[in-house]
Amino acid sequence: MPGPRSAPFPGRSRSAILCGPDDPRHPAPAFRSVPTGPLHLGGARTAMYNWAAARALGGAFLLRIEDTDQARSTDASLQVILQGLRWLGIDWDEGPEKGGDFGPYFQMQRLPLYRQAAERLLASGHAYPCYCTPEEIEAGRKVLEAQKTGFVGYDGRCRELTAAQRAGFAAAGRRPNLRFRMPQARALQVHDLILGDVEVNTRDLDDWVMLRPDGVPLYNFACVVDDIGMAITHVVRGNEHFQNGIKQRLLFEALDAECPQYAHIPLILNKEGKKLSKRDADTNMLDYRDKGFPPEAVFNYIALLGWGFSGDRDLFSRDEMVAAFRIENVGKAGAKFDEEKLRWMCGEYLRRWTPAQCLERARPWLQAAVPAAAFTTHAGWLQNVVACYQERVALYSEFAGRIGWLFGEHVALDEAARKNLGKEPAAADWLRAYADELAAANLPPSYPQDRTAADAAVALPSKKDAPEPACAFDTPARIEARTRAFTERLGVKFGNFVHPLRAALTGTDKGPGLFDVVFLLGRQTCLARLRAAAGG
RNA sequence: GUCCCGGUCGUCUAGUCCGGCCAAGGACCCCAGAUUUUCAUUCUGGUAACACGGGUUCGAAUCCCGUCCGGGAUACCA
Repeated sequence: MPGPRSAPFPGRSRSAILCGPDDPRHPAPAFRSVPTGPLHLGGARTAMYNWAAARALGGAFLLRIEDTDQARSTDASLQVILQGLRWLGIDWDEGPEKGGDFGPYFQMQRLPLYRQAAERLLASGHAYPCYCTPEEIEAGRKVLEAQKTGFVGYDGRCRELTAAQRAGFAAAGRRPNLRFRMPQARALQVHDLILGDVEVNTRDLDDWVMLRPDGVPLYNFACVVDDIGMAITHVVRGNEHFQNGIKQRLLFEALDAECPQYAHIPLILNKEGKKLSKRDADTNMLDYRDKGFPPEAVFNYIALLGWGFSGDRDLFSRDEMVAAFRIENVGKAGAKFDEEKLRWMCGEYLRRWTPAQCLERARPWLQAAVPAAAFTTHAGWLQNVVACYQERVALYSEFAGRIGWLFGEHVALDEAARKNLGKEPAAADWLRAYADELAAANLPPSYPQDRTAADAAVALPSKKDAPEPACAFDTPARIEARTRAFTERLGVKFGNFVHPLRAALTGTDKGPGLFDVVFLLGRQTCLARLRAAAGG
C-alpha cells in the first residue's frame, strides 16, 4: 500500500522536514507498544482504534516498538504482543517482521536520529544540558512543594547556566541530561479529536528530560522524533498521555514540524473503577486465547468499550467496524470491563460457526477429551456432538468438559442422575424393556465403530419441523416416535420415562435432546448402559 | 497541593454539538411467563438511570454557573 506519505527525513538525513500542508501525508496512525509485558486489554483496544482509524481512512497502520526502557524491555514480551495483535486480527502495514519505508521500527535502532534532533534543539536553544543529580532535583521539588505555589516539578536550576558553570560541572565529571526548555506561562488551546478544545498553560509543566547522558531518549522525545520521521498523522493513545501531548506539541513546534492529530481515548477501568493495569488479573490477551475465547468476540467486546456501531446494535464484524469507524465517535468517559457481557458475546459468536468450523476451532481443547484418531475417523460424528453443544457453551474450551459421557461403554452417574433413577420404583424394569425395544430398532453403530453413513445423513441437533432426512439408520425423529409408542404400550407417562432414561444414558440430567443422545450413542452403548442401569 | 478530563439503568451505551420527536431507547445481568423430554437456545413481558443545587427559557438529560464524586497527570517509565 504505497501512499503519498513523504519522508520527512529523506534518506534519514536531518536536512529537511517536509510534512507541511502542501505535502499531504498519507494517513498513518501508529500504535506504539512497549515490550515490557503482555499485551493487555487497554493496549489491545488502543491498537485496535489506531488500526480501525487507519483502515477507515484508507491509510497505513504502523507498529512501533518503544524499547527505550532497556531494563524492562524483553524480546519475549515483544513476541507476546505481536501474537496478541495477530490473534485479534489486528495487522500492521509497517513495523516489526514487516519492515517499511520509514524504519527502523525499534527505537533502540534509531539512536542516531535522536542524537541529531538533540543537537539541533541544543543549537536553537530549545534544549539545554542539566547537570542536576537525582538528589538535587528531589530537593528542588521539595522546596516548591513547601511553597504551595501549586506547581511542583523540576525547578529549572540548570536552565540558565553560563558556559563557565557548565564547564565546571563537566570538569567535575557530571554528565548532563538534556532538558526541553518549555515556554514560560504560555497559554495555549489545543484540539483533541476526542476531548475537543482544551485550554492549558505551560506554567503547569516543567522542563522535561529528553535524552539521558548515554544517548537513550525518553518517551516524549523519542515519540516526537519518530512521529516526524515516520510521518505519523494520527496518534490514538490512552488519556494518561494527555499532558505528554502538550509537551510533544511544543517539541513539534521547536522542530518546525507539523503535529499529528491527537486522540486521547478514555481508560479501561477495573471493577474498582481504577485504571486497568498489567497487574490486574486476566488482562493478558493470550490468556483469553488460551482459555478458549473466540477472538472475534473479544475484538467486538473491546471495541464496544468506548465505541458503538450504532445505538441498537452491539454485534459487528471487523469489516463493519472499519466501515463505520470514526475516531471522533469514541466516548470520553472511562468504561468498566464487564466479563458477563463478554461471555454472552462469546456465545453469540460461537453459535455463528458451522459445526465443522466450530469443531476445528475447538480442537485444541477437545483433544483432552477426544482420542486423536477420532478427528479423522469420526469427523462427522464429532461435528454432530459439537453442534449439540454450541448453544450450551460460550468458550471453545468448554466442550471438552461436557462430552465425556459419549465415550466408553459405561458412564458414571452424578448425583442428579442417581436421583432421577431412584425416583421411579419401576425404572429398572422400564429400562430393561426399553433396551429390548432398542435392540429391535435400527440404531447407528456406536463409537469407535464406523458410523459415517449415519452422521453424514443426519445433522444434529434435531429441529422441530425439519424434514426427515434420508438415512439408513433410525433418525432421532424415528427413535422418538418409537419411544412414544413404547411408553404408551408400557402404560408409562412419556414425561416420567424420559428422566431415568437420560440419567442411564448420559449419567447426568442435562444435555442435548434425548433422541439426539440415543442417536449419538448408538446401538451397543445404549444397550450396555440401559442394561447396566437396569441392574444387568 | 496543582493542572487536565469525566459523571444517563448494577454494567456497556443511544440521545448532548443544532433545547421540544425522551413521562429517556438498545444491550448484558436479574426476575416472571411461553415453548419443551432435561439443560440450553429462542420468544414475550418486567425491574432499573439523566450526580446535586442554582440559573437561562414557554420548554433542559441537552445551554451557563457552582458543588460533589470519580479518574488521569504531576519520573533520568511509557
